[in-house]
Amino acid sequence: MTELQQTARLFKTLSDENRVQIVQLLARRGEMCACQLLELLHIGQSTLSHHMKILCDGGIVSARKEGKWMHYSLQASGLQKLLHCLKQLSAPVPKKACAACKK
Amino acid sequence: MTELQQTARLFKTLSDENRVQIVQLLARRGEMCACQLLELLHIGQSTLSHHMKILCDGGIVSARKEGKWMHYSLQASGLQKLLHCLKQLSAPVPKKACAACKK
DNA sequence: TAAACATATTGATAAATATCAATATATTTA
DNA sequence: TAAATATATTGATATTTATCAATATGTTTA
Repeated sequence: MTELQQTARLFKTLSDENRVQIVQLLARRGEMCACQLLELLHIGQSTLSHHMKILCDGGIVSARKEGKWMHYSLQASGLQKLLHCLKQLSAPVPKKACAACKK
Repeated sequence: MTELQQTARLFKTLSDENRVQIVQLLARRGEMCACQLLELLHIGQSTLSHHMKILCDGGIVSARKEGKWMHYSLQASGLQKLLHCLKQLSAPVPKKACAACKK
Protein backbone atom coordinates (compact mmCIF):
# COMPACT_ATOMS: atom_id res chain seq x y z
CA MET A 1 0.00 0.00 0.00
CA THR A 2 1.44 3.36 -1.00
CA GLU A 3 1.74 6.24 1.40
CA LEU A 4 -1.05 8.05 -0.44
CA GLN A 5 -3.31 5.05 -0.01
CA GLN A 6 -2.48 4.85 3.67
CA THR A 7 -3.24 8.51 4.17
CA ALA A 8 -6.54 8.27 2.32
CA ARG A 9 -7.48 5.18 4.32
CA LEU A 10 -6.74 6.96 7.57
CA PHE A 11 -9.05 9.83 6.64
CA LYS A 12 -11.67 7.36 5.47
CA THR A 13 -11.65 5.84 8.92
CA LEU A 14 -13.13 9.09 10.22
CA SER A 15 -15.37 9.82 7.23
CA ASP A 16 -18.50 8.48 8.89
CA GLU A 17 -20.66 10.43 11.33
CA ASN A 18 -21.07 7.54 13.76
CA ARG A 19 -17.34 6.84 13.86
CA VAL A 20 -16.60 10.51 14.54
CA GLN A 21 -19.05 10.44 17.40
CA ILE A 22 -17.48 7.27 18.81
CA VAL A 23 -14.04 8.88 18.76
CA GLN A 24 -15.45 12.03 20.34
CA LEU A 25 -17.05 10.00 23.12
CA LEU A 26 -13.84 8.07 23.78
CA ALA A 27 -11.90 11.35 23.84
CA ARG A 28 -14.22 12.88 26.40
CA ARG A 29 -15.01 9.91 28.61
CA GLY A 30 -12.00 7.68 28.19
CA GLU A 31 -12.39 3.93 27.86
CA MET A 32 -15.91 2.73 27.15
CA CYS A 33 -17.40 -0.69 26.57
CA ALA A 34 -19.45 -1.58 23.52
CA CYS A 35 -22.70 -1.68 25.46
CA GLN A 36 -22.21 1.89 26.67
CA LEU A 37 -21.56 3.10 23.16
CA LEU A 38 -24.60 1.17 21.95
CA GLU A 39 -26.81 3.02 24.41
CA LEU A 40 -25.65 6.41 23.15
CA LEU A 41 -25.62 5.79 19.42
CA HIS A 42 -28.75 5.19 17.39
CA ILE A 43 -27.50 2.15 15.52
CA GLY A 44 -27.89 -1.60 15.83
CA GLN A 45 -25.42 -3.86 17.61
CA SER A 46 -23.96 -5.39 14.46
CA THR A 47 -23.50 -1.95 12.95
CA LEU A 48 -21.57 -0.79 16.00
CA SER A 49 -19.38 -3.87 15.80
CA HIS A 50 -18.73 -3.05 12.14
CA HIS A 51 -17.64 0.51 12.96
CA MET A 52 -15.43 -0.58 15.85
CA LYS A 53 -13.65 -2.96 13.53
CA ILE A 54 -12.94 -0.14 11.09
CA LEU A 55 -11.67 2.13 13.87
CA CYS A 56 -9.45 -0.62 15.29
CA ASP A 57 -8.12 -1.67 11.89
CA GLY A 58 -7.35 1.97 11.16
CA GLY A 59 -5.31 2.20 14.35
CA ILE A 60 -7.46 4.96 15.82
CA VAL A 61 -8.98 2.85 18.58
CA SER A 62 -7.63 -0.02 20.62
CA ALA A 63 -9.70 -2.81 22.10
CA ARG A 64 -9.38 -4.76 25.30
CA LYS A 65 -11.45 -7.81 26.11
CA GLU A 66 -12.55 -8.41 29.65
CA GLY A 67 -14.88 -11.34 30.13
CA LYS A 68 -17.92 -10.78 27.96
CA TRP A 69 -17.14 -7.13 27.49
CA MET A 70 -15.08 -5.28 24.95
CA HIS A 71 -13.52 -2.07 26.16
CA TYR A 72 -12.45 0.53 23.66
CA SER A 73 -10.18 3.51 24.01
CA LEU A 74 -8.41 5.98 21.76
CA GLN A 75 -5.05 4.96 20.43
CA ALA A 76 -2.84 8.02 20.67
CA SER A 77 -0.39 6.79 18.04
CA GLY A 78 -3.15 6.52 15.44
CA LEU A 79 -4.35 10.04 16.04
CA GLN A 80 -0.78 11.31 15.97
CA LYS A 81 -0.23 9.61 12.65
CA LEU A 82 -3.35 11.28 11.31
CA LEU A 83 -2.08 14.61 12.59
CA HIS A 84 1.23 13.97 10.92
CA CYS A 85 -0.44 13.19 7.59
CA LEU A 86 -2.48 16.35 7.83
CA LYS A 87 0.54 18.52 8.57
CA GLN A 88 2.42 17.01 5.67
CA LEU A 89 -0.45 17.92 3.39
CA SER A 90 -0.76 21.48 4.61
CA ALA A 91 2.85 22.59 5.13
CA PRO A 92 4.93 23.28 2.05
CA VAL A 93 8.02 21.11 1.83
CA PRO A 94 11.24 23.15 1.58
CA LYS A 95 12.62 23.16 -1.95
CA LYS A 96 15.63 20.94 -2.47
CA ALA A 97 18.64 22.47 -4.20
CA CYS A 98 19.19 21.28 -7.75
CA ALA A 99 22.02 18.75 -7.75
CA ALA A 100 23.64 20.40 -10.75
CA CYS A 101 23.38 24.15 -10.14
CA LYS A 102 22.97 23.98 -6.36
CA LYS A 103 20.07 26.47 -6.47
CA MET B 1 -26.05 19.82 9.28
CA THR B 2 -24.78 18.89 12.73
CA GLU B 3 -21.20 19.43 13.82
CA LEU B 4 -20.59 15.70 13.71
CA GLN B 5 -21.82 15.57 10.14
CA GLN B 6 -19.60 18.49 9.20
CA THR B 7 -16.57 16.85 10.75
CA ALA B 8 -17.25 13.54 9.00
CA ARG B 9 -17.74 15.37 5.70
CA LEU B 10 -14.43 17.16 6.10
CA PHE B 11 -12.61 13.88 6.63
CA LYS B 12 -14.50 12.34 3.72
CA THR B 13 -13.13 15.08 1.50
CA LEU B 14 -9.67 13.59 1.99
CA SER B 15 -10.74 9.94 2.01
CA ASP B 16 -9.78 9.35 -1.62
CA GLU B 17 -6.27 8.62 -2.82
CA ASN B 18 -6.46 10.97 -5.80
CA ARG B 19 -7.72 13.84 -3.69
CA VAL B 20 -4.92 13.33 -1.17
CA GLN B 21 -2.42 13.44 -3.99
CA ILE B 22 -3.96 16.63 -5.36
CA VAL B 23 -3.68 18.30 -1.97
CA GLN B 24 -0.11 17.08 -1.62
CA LEU B 25 0.81 18.50 -5.02
CA LEU B 26 -0.79 21.85 -4.23
CA ALA B 27 1.04 21.92 -0.90
CA ARG B 28 4.40 21.30 -2.53
CA ARG B 29 4.10 23.29 -5.73
CA GLY B 30 1.60 25.98 -4.85
CA GLU B 31 -1.12 27.00 -7.29
CA MET B 32 -1.63 24.63 -10.20
CA CYS B 33 -4.03 24.61 -13.10
CA ALA B 34 -6.30 21.67 -13.94
CA CYS B 35 -4.27 20.70 -16.98
CA GLN B 36 -1.11 20.38 -14.92
CA LEU B 37 -2.87 18.17 -12.40
CA LEU B 38 -4.32 16.13 -15.23
CA GLU B 39 -0.85 15.39 -16.57
CA LEU B 40 0.31 14.06 -13.22
CA LEU B 41 -2.71 12.04 -12.18
CA HIS B 42 -3.81 8.90 -13.96
CA ILE B 43 -7.46 9.80 -14.25
CA GLY B 44 -9.73 11.22 -16.93
CA GLN B 45 -10.60 14.89 -17.26
CA SER B 46 -14.15 14.56 -16.01
CA THR B 47 -12.96 12.59 -13.01
CA LEU B 48 -10.49 15.32 -12.12
CA SER B 49 -13.24 17.90 -12.38
CA HIS B 50 -15.36 15.78 -10.06
CA HIS B 51 -12.60 15.60 -7.44
CA MET B 52 -11.84 19.32 -7.66
CA LYS B 53 -15.48 20.05 -6.99
CA ILE B 54 -15.41 17.92 -3.86
CA LEU B 55 -12.22 19.60 -2.64
CA CYS B 56 -13.62 23.06 -3.30
CA ASP B 57 -17.01 22.30 -1.75
CA GLY B 58 -15.19 20.94 1.28
CA GLY B 59 -13.30 24.20 1.67
CA ILE B 60 -9.90 22.53 1.29
CA VAL B 61 -9.09 24.05 -2.09
CA SER B 62 -9.94 27.37 -3.66
CA ALA B 63 -10.34 27.97 -7.39
CA ARG B 64 -9.51 30.92 -9.57
CA LYS B 65 -10.57 31.21 -13.18
CA GLU B 66 -8.26 32.87 -15.67
CA GLY B 67 -9.39 32.73 -19.27
CA LYS B 68 -9.84 29.10 -20.21
CA TRP B 69 -7.84 27.89 -17.25
CA MET B 70 -8.82 27.02 -13.72
CA HIS B 71 -6.14 27.56 -11.12
CA TYR B 72 -6.36 25.71 -7.83
CA SER B 73 -4.58 26.30 -4.56
CA LEU B 74 -4.87 25.13 -0.98
CA GLN B 75 -7.27 27.00 1.25
CA ALA B 76 -5.49 27.44 4.57
CA SER B 77 -8.72 27.97 6.51
CA GLY B 78 -10.08 24.62 5.38
CA LEU B 79 -6.99 22.76 6.49
CA GLN B 80 -7.01 24.65 9.78
CA LYS B 81 -10.60 23.66 10.33
CA LEU B 82 -9.66 20.04 9.72
CA LEU B 83 -6.79 20.37 12.16
CA HIS B 84 -9.17 21.86 14.70
CA CYS B 85 -11.62 18.98 14.28
CA LEU B 86 -8.83 16.49 14.73
CA LYS B 87 -7.53 18.15 17.88
CA GLN B 88 -11.02 18.23 19.34
CA LEU B 89 -11.30 14.52 18.75
CA SER B 90 -7.96 13.64 20.25
CA ALA B 91 -7.62 15.97 23.21
CA PRO B 92 -9.74 15.29 26.26
CA VAL B 93 -12.07 18.14 27.12
CA PRO B 94 -11.48 19.46 30.65
CA LYS B 95 -14.19 18.29 33.01
CA LYS B 96 -16.71 20.94 33.94
CA ALA B 97 -17.42 21.39 37.61
CA CYS B 98 -20.75 20.03 38.75
CA ALA B 99 -23.18 22.92 39.14
CA ALA B 100 -24.36 21.58 42.47
CA CYS B 101 -21.26 20.38 44.28
CA LYS B 102 -18.71 22.51 42.35
CA LYS B 103 -16.40 19.52 41.93
C1' DT C 1 -17.44 34.00 -37.14
C1' DA C 2 -15.59 29.36 -36.97
C1' DA C 3 -12.35 26.30 -35.07
C1' DA C 4 -9.69 24.95 -31.22
C1' DC C 5 -9.19 24.42 -26.54
C1' DA C 6 -10.05 23.93 -21.25
C1' DT C 7 -13.17 22.68 -18.09
C1' DA C 8 -17.92 21.31 -16.41
C1' DT C 9 -21.94 18.47 -16.63
C1' DT C 10 -24.63 14.37 -17.70
C1' DG C 11 -25.64 9.55 -17.93
C1' DA C 12 -24.25 5.00 -17.13
C1' DT C 13 -21.93 1.44 -14.49
C1' DA C 14 -19.16 -1.16 -11.28
C1' DA C 15 -17.45 -1.14 -6.69
C1' DA C 16 -17.64 0.22 -1.95
C1' DT C 17 -20.30 1.20 2.14
C1' DA C 18 -23.76 1.56 5.97
C1' DT C 19 -27.30 -0.76 7.76
C1' DC C 20 -30.20 -4.40 9.71
C1' DA C 21 -31.92 -9.15 10.90
C1' DA C 22 -30.44 -13.51 11.82
C1' DT C 23 -27.08 -16.46 13.45
C1' DA C 24 -22.61 -17.82 15.54
C1' DT C 25 -19.20 -17.57 19.18
C1' DA C 26 -17.54 -16.97 23.62
C1' DT C 27 -18.21 -15.99 28.50
C1' DT C 28 -20.62 -15.85 32.82
C1' DT C 29 -24.19 -17.25 35.88
C1' DA C 30 -27.92 -20.04 37.78
C1' DT D 1 -24.67 -28.25 32.26
C1' DA D 2 -28.20 -25.04 30.57
C1' DA D 3 -29.65 -20.42 30.14
C1' DA D 4 -28.43 -15.78 29.70
C1' DT D 5 -25.56 -12.26 28.01
C1' DA D 6 -22.11 -9.53 25.07
C1' DT D 7 -20.07 -9.21 20.93
C1' DA D 8 -18.79 -10.88 16.15
C1' DT D 9 -20.00 -12.63 11.72
C1' DT D 10 -22.94 -13.51 7.76
C1' DG D 11 -26.16 -12.43 4.19
C1' DA D 12 -29.05 -9.18 2.05
C1' DT D 13 -30.15 -4.56 0.50
C1' DA D 14 -30.25 0.33 -0.41
C1' DT D 15 -27.23 4.18 -0.92
C1' DT D 16 -23.06 6.35 -2.12
C1' DT D 17 -19.02 6.82 -4.81
C1' DA D 18 -15.35 6.73 -8.41
C1' DT D 19 -14.91 6.36 -12.96
C1' DC D 20 -15.40 7.01 -17.94
C1' DA D 21 -17.45 8.44 -22.48
C1' DA D 22 -20.12 11.74 -24.47
C1' DT D 23 -21.75 16.19 -24.58
C1' DA D 24 -22.24 21.07 -23.10
C1' DT D 25 -20.37 25.52 -21.85
C1' DG D 26 -17.38 29.17 -22.07
C1' DT D 27 -12.99 31.32 -23.82
C1' DT D 28 -9.39 32.33 -27.04
C1' DT D 29 -7.49 32.42 -31.54
C1' DA D 30 -7.23 32.11 -36.55
